[in-house]
Amino acid sequence: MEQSKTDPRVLRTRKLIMDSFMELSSKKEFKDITVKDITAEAVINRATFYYHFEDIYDLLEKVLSEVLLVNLDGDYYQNYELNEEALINIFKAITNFQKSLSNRCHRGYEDTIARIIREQLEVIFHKMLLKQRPTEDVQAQKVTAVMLSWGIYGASVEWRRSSKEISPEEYIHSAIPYIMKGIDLGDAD
Amino acid sequence: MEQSKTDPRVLRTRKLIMDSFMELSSKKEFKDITVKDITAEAVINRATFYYHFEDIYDLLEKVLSEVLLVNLDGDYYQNYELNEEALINIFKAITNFQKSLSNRCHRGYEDTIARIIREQLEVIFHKMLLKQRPTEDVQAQKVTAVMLSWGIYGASVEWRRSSKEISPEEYIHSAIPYIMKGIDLGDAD
DNA sequence: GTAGATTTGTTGGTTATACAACACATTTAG
DNA sequence: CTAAATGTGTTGTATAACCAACAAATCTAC
Repeated sequence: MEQSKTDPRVLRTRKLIMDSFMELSSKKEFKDITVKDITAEAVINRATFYYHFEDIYDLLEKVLSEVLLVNLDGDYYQNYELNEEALINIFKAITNFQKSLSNRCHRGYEDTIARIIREQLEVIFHKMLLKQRPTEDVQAQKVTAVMLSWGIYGASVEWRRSSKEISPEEYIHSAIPYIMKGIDLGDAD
Repeated sequence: MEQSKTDPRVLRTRKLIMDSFMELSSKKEFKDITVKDITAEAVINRATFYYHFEDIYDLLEKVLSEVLLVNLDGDYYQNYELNEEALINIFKAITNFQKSLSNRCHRGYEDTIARIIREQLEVIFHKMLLKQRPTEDVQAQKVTAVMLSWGIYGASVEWRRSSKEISPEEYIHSAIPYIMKGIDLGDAD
């Protein structure tokens, strides 16, 4: 699963850059952060930044992906069944993630963030489905994963828009029967 | 004073190694720490260790020197007069330093540690004397610095051996008149 | 608008670190 | 005691990171 050995220099430098970016994100908005700021904070050469990232938007994507993965990874994501509990946990992770983002100001990049979340969800759902139903057509699983990722993400958006009087757990709970029924109709094994 | 620009890679790597060594020192005795342990903890290549340090004893020296300098530097060390207050502060710094060492087990290396402390003290005293009496013969100042470093260090040893019923300040205070008088006899300006 | 300053990507040459392999020394086990 | 295992210090080669310099784009001020 993990690429067995990456040069430790690469790991160190990436971590330095990402940590510095997150540090700066807690002080300024994304639009006010320059590559120079980041490399100065990290005390690395600016050329080294471009060795690892296309540009600052690429960095944003990778940082967000990683933070989201950390939010999810601790709970399941690998070797877990796509059941009610998993769906609730994933939904909670997303709402938590978005809450942590609202502190760091990324105004104007909601679309990017939304796309990243959906892409990550899609990967996770697809892996879980693969494990759960190894026999099924892969294309069907991909489409299912896409729809689940959009659906779960959309639900999190609506929950944020709502009065938030009900907890994320309760919110998603009411929808789960429909999701599971849909999943179960496929070919429960 | 400071070498204006050192390669940031060097600074990072040295810090990694030194921090890892201090971390390990809080868990094991010095004699049980190998170069491999350190480089594994720091996640650097073992060859890189030897690029920066002769061997593990060289590392010990440099770490101790740096820790001691940090203990001292905050207070004076530069641009300060070698007066009663300075002597008391230096003495306190040494006793503090040795107290912090007794937690990390360096049994069997007391001689090395003692030498390092005396060497650092000698440098500091010499600098202070140079600033205080720019006209005086350099050789005389060097000898004075040597004697002061041995004297102050010896006093700290005796204080540790004592019942420690009196504070470091009090202990050194009683000796200061003799030290200062000796200094003053030279050529007070 | 324009000029100056800052930021962005990119490049070529240099240096530090990674890595694997080695001979040798020291420790550990039987 | 011997043999295996572990640690030490060194070397050659590959690569990541540094640095300075550059043209082009973008931002600022006037």
